[in-house]
Amino acid sequence: MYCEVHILDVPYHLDRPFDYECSDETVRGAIVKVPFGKANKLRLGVVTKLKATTESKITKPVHSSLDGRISLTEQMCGLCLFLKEHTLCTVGEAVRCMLPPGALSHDKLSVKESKILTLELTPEESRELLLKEGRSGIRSEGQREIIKYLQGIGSADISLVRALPSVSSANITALIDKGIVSVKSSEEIRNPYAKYSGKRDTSPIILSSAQNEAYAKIEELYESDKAKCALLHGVTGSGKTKLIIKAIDRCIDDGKGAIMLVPEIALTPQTVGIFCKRYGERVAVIHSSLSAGERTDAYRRIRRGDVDLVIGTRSAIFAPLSNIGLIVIDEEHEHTYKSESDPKYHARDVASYICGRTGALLLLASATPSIESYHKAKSGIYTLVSLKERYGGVKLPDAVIVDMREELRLGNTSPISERLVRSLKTVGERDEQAILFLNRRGYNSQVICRSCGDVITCPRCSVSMTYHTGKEPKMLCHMCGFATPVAKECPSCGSSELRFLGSGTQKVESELMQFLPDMPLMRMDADTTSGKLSYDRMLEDFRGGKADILLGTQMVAKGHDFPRVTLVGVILADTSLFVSDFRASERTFSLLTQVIGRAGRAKEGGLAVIQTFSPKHEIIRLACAQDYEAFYEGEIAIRRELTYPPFCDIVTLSVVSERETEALSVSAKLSAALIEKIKSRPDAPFIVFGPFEASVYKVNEKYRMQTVVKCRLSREAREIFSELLREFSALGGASVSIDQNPL
DNA sequence: CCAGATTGCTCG
DNA sequence: GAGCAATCTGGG
Repeated sequence: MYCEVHILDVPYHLDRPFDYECSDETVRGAIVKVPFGKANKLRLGVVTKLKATTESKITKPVHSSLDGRISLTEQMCGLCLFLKEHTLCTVGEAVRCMLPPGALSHDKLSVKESKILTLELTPEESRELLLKEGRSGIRSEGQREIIKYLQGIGSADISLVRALPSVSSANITALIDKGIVSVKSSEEIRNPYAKYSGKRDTSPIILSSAQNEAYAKIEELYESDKAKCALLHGVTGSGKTKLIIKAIDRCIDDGKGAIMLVPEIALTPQTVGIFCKRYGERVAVIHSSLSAGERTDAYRRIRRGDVDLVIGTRSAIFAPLSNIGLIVIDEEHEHTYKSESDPKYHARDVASYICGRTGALLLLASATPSIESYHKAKSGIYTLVSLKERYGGVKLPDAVIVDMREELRLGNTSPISERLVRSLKTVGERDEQAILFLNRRGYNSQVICRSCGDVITCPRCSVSMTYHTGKEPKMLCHMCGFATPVAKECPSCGSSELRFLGSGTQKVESELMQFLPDMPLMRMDADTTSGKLSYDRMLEDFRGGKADILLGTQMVAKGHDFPRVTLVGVILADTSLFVSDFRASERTFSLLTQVIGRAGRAKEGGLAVIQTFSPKHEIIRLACAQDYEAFYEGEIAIRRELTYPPFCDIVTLSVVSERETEALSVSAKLSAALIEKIKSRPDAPFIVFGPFEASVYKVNEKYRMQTVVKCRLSREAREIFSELLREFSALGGASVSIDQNPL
C-alpha cells in the first residue's frame, strides 16, 4: 500500500503530496510521522490519499501514525484541500486551524505520548501566597519557563510543557510539590459555560406577523434539499435573534447540529447566556480568550457528539460537528469574518462550501448587509428575507447632524458641540443614559512641529505617534505598540513649538468632565479593557447604572441592549469616511447605522447626535435616516461604474522585507512575473496596479510593498497566483503573500 | 589558494 | 525549512 502525504510546516512550494509506503490500516486523514529530507528527520504529515501503486522511483515507509490521538475526518480532509485551493495556504496551515491548538506541536515528536495530562496554573492570588509563605522561591530557569508559558494560556498538555526549552520533568515535579501547578487528567472535560445551563429556558418563541412571515420563508428553505442561503435583513430592533433561535430550535428538533458565528465583540456572557439557558449542556462556545485546554475540551465534546450547537467566532466554522443542518452568521457584514493570516479565508465562503456539501441552510443576518451579500440576494443567488419594522412599535431615534465647522466659526474648539452638551444634560436630568462613540483612542492623534511642519512618527513604523495621558504620559504607536516619553522638542529641527492635534477618547473624556462634572463617565477602549473580563465587566457596570455616559471606540457600537440609553453621540462621523479604500462608505454607513440604532431601544423615541465636518455628506445623511436600501442602490452603482467587488475580485500581492531595497526589487520582480503569466492567457481580464508602497509602508522595521490586481478569481486565475507563490516562496529573504478579496 | 559566506537545489 | 554541494568573495 502507498499513501500521499502532505508534510506539515513546509513552505508553499513544498506543499505537494509525497508518496510513502504504508500498512493497509492507514486511513485518509490520519496524522503520521514520516522520514523526510536527506537526513530523514521525522516530520508530521497528513495522509490525503491512499493508493495501491506509485510512480515514485523511491519511497520511504511511514514511521508511525498518531491515530486515535488525533486525525482528520473525511469532511475535514475535504475542507483542508478546499482551503488550500481557495486561499492559497498550505495543507499544514489548513490542518492547524481544523484541530485544537497544541494538538500538533511538532515537539511532540521527541516526547513519549503517554497519558494525556494537563498542567494547570494555580490562580494568581493563592500562588503569591504560597511563595510568600516562605517556601522556596522559583529559582530554576526551567521552573520560570513553565510559569511564563502557563501564564499566557492557563493550562496546557503536559507533553507540551515538557518540550519547552530548558524544562525537565524534575522542574514539573518541583512545581507540583510547591503547589504552583496541578495536574489534571484531561478526560475530565471542562465546560466554562456550564454554569449558565442551570434553569432551562424552554419558552416558546412568539413572533409578530411580520416575523412569522419571514420565519416561514426561512423554514421553507431549510426544508428543501438543494444548497441554499438566506440573507436575513432586519433593521436594528426588528427581532432577528428570535428568528435565529427559532431556526436553531427547528434544526435541533430534527436531530441535526447548528453552528452560529458571531463577531468577537458580540460574544458577551449576555448573548451566550441566552443560548446556554435554552440548549443546556449541548452548547459549546469557542472564542479567542479560551485557554488551550478549554479549546481542546470544547473540540472533544463536539467531536464526540455531545454538542448540538456551536457558538463562536470565525474559527468556530471549523468545529467538527457532524450532521450539520444550519449555519448562522450573525452581523454578516463584519470584517472579523475574514482572516488576515494564513489561511486567509472568509468564514462566509467556508460556510457556503460546507452547506453546499451537506445541504445545510446558510443563514446570514445583518441590519446592514455587506454590498456583496445584498447583491447576491438581489440577483436571486441568495433568498432575501426582510424585516422592515422595529419590533413592538419602537420608533427609530431622531437624528440631529451637527456641523462642526459652524462650531469652530462660533469659537468652540472643543471636540464636543454645544448641542451635544445640552442633550447630555437632559439625559442626566431625566436619569437616563448616553453612549458616545469615537473611533480614535489616546489623547491627541498627532504631534506636529509648528516650526518645520514635521509630524512625530514611530521610529519603527511609518505612522504618527499618539499622545496618551495617564500615570505616565507617553507617545504611543498604535501599530507596533512602541512607546516613548512625551517629546519636548521636535526630533528633526529641535524647535519647542510643538502642537497637539486631533482628539481621541482621552481628550473627549477630560473635556466632558469639565463640562459635566456631575455626570459619571466610563471610558471603554483598548487601553481600559486589557484583561479578558474587563470588557464584560464594564458593560455590566454601565447597564447597572454605575455611569451615565459610556464613551468608547468601536466596542460600544455593537449589539448590546441598554434599555436606559436614550442618547447616542458620534463625536466625529468623518473619521472613516475619507480613507482611500473603496469600502470606506460601506464601513461608515454600517457603523453609524449601528451606533444610531443603539438609541431608542426604550419606549420613548431616542436621540442621535452626529457631529461631522461634512454635514451634507450623502452617507451620513442616509445613515441618519437608517435607509439601507438607498445606500445600497447608490453604492452598487459606484461599484459597477468603477468595477469594484462584487463586479470583480481584488487580489493583493504583498512583499515584506527588513531590507528596503529587497522589498522594492522583489515586488518589482513579482509584478513582472505576474504580467508575464497573464500575457499567455488573454481570455482572462487582469488589471495590475503597482507595485507601490503599502498604505502603512513600514511596520516594526519591515518594509511593505503591494501590488493590487483586479480580476475574476476563476480556477485558472487562482492557478496563476499559486504558481507565483510557488516560485517566490522558494526564494529566501523577502516574504511574499497573497490575499484574495482582503478587507 | 584557502576559508568562510552565499546561493541553489532537492526533498517521496 | 533543513541539509548539502557548488559557487563566490576577499585576504594572504
